[in-house]
Amino acid sequence: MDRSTQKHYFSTELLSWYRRHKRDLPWRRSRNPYYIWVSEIMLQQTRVDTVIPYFNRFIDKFPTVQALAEAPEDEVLKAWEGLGYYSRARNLQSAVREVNERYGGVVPDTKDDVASLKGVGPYTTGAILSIAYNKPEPAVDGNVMRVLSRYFLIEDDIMKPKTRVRMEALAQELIPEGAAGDFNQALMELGALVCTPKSPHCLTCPVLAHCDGRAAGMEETLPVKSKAKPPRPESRAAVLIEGAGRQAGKVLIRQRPQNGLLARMWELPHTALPPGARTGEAGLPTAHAALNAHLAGDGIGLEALAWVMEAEHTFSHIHWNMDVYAARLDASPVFGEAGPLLPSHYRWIGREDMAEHAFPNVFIRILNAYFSGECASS
DNA sequence: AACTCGGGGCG
DNA sequence: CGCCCAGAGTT
Repeated sequence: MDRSTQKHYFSTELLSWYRRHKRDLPWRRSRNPYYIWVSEIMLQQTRVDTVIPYFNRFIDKFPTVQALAEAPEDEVLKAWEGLGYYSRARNLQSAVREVNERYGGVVPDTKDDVASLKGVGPYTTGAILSIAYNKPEPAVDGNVMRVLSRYFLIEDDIMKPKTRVRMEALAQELIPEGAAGDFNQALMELGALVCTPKSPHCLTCPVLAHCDGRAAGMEETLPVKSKAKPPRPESRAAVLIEGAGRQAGKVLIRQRPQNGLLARMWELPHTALPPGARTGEAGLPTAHAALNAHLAGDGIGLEALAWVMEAEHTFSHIHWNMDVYAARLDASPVFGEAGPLLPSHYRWIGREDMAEHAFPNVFIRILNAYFSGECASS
């Protein structure tokens, strides 16, 4: 079959299918560019079902560009808690503030202006322009590359940037006149519901008839994707520092630095252990030494440790294997009237104070276990 | 081009 | 438990 006929068939059938089968999603109930923008940032590397409750809460809390621009950063980060890739939240608010000042709160509608916004790359630029403004720009994510690589039997490695550029050219050609928003969403909807990564549902696919990948029996092996490096393992020791006196029942947490891993999130104090260090009770002396060395710079020393639990956490590039201990402060800190004088990024909290601090999931798990008494401690 | 940045769902 | 992600920024 002629390639241009194959393309035209794909565009018209897919668009028609989408208009009959599209899901009712919160950000599809209007064409509010701010809603589209927020949803697209949340959807980066994140599933629809995960995003929905976050999106609803976020829009409820920050209903407009102006509201988000004027919100305290802490509240934005707390609203993002558990979603991951927290720089998305910081970049979003930074870009929203720019839109509020430079464009009077109106999300811009030109490629250069949208693409220059922090946290908005090639995919999100195309998504905003097409979905919010119906401009004929491609929005190519991993989902779209999977669909196109199968239908057109493209064997380029989708991990290579060059492949995304080729896919963008193809995706733009395919956009039907005046239907950019619906077509781009149709492409992603097909990838999410039918042309799935594993065991695609070809028998219900609206474009099965001219799918080259399926015809070649390659629907399971496409797209070609080079393997990512496995995450490097890290042994770490974390400590629940238990308050005494007026801090009784509370534990000590601290806020992470402005940049880097889990930027500005709150956490239990923890530090890396030598590779291959012993774990659990057996690792207690090593952990005690490592934690005291790590905390000495902040004027904190620990009395004897008690082992509490293990906790694991996997990032894309690091795997934390964490031993959690409990301890009390020794007498080394300088005592002020309110107790030990601690650096300003430390804070004593009880269970009820967790609501005011944004934690990575691994620390939420530990703190919940601790405060609910599910784990033994001193 | 390689590395940095979370977390959950699924077969 | 390995693999999959509705990517973008930095170096």
